[in-house]
Amino acid sequence: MRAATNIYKALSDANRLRILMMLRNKPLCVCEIVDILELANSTVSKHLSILRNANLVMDSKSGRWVNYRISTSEESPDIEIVLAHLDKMLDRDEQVASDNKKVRAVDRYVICAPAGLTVTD
Amino acid sequence: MRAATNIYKALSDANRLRILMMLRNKPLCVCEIVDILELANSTVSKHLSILRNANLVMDSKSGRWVNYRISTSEESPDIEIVLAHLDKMLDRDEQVASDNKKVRAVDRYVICAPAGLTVTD
DNA sequence: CTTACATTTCGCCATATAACGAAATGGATA
DNA sequence: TATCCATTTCGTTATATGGCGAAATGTAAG
Repeated sequence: MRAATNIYKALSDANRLRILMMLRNKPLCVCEIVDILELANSTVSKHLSILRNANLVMDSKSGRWVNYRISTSEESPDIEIVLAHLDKMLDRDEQVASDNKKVRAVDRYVICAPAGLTVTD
Repeated sequence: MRAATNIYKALSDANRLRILMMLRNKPLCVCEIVDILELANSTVSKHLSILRNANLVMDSKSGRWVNYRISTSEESPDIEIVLAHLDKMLDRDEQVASDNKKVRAVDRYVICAPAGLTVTD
């Protein structure tokens, strides 16, 4: 019962749904999500930890960045049905469409290292 | 987006999931649900209004009672996928099993009219 | 080893939520 | 009409949640 409510609690916030839909495009680091949601990075980090706790996303370090991605079906027995439902409900959502557009254009080197440092990935 | 979070908010409480699973057996009136959940009737009424608001359950008056039932697929475009997910997650949930047993045994005439009034339904 | 920087953790505040009991509502009975 | 009773609404309280900025953490670069 706890596992079930955990998943639904994770899904019961608009910003977390936006993050999930964004991650459907491709893995993103925290600063890219911050840039699109326009929230404090501490807030985004908290949202991501809630999604991770519900097993809906996974994270992996890559240099200074932490990349987040949607869990695979092996990692989460719930992910497929959840994504199917989200797709159905948010099919024509303008916010999601707008976010997707930004996700495609986002460049972490521009956003996260504005000083123009040479960063070896 | 609002509609989506509304549904997930409705599903993010253990007592509301218990109500949904109980209603899978048969329609129930508020006092029957109160009897099984052991919560104040004002609390149960609130939970039911949240589920109704998310279009997951429907209510209909029958004399003094208000019967609640799971929405049909025509009434709720989300109900089937939600129930499928709930079934999968709560398949072996002991709380749900115990609730189901009580639902089968519950008798509103015993619970809601303890004075033994003759009530024409 | 010091600096830079993405991310997380911590402490705080405002709002939302779940619970209760009491009062209000509305249909059925006497 | 007056009463009964299932349900809902209201007011209150305690806890949970989402937001922020500042401090802590960890890794890469100088």
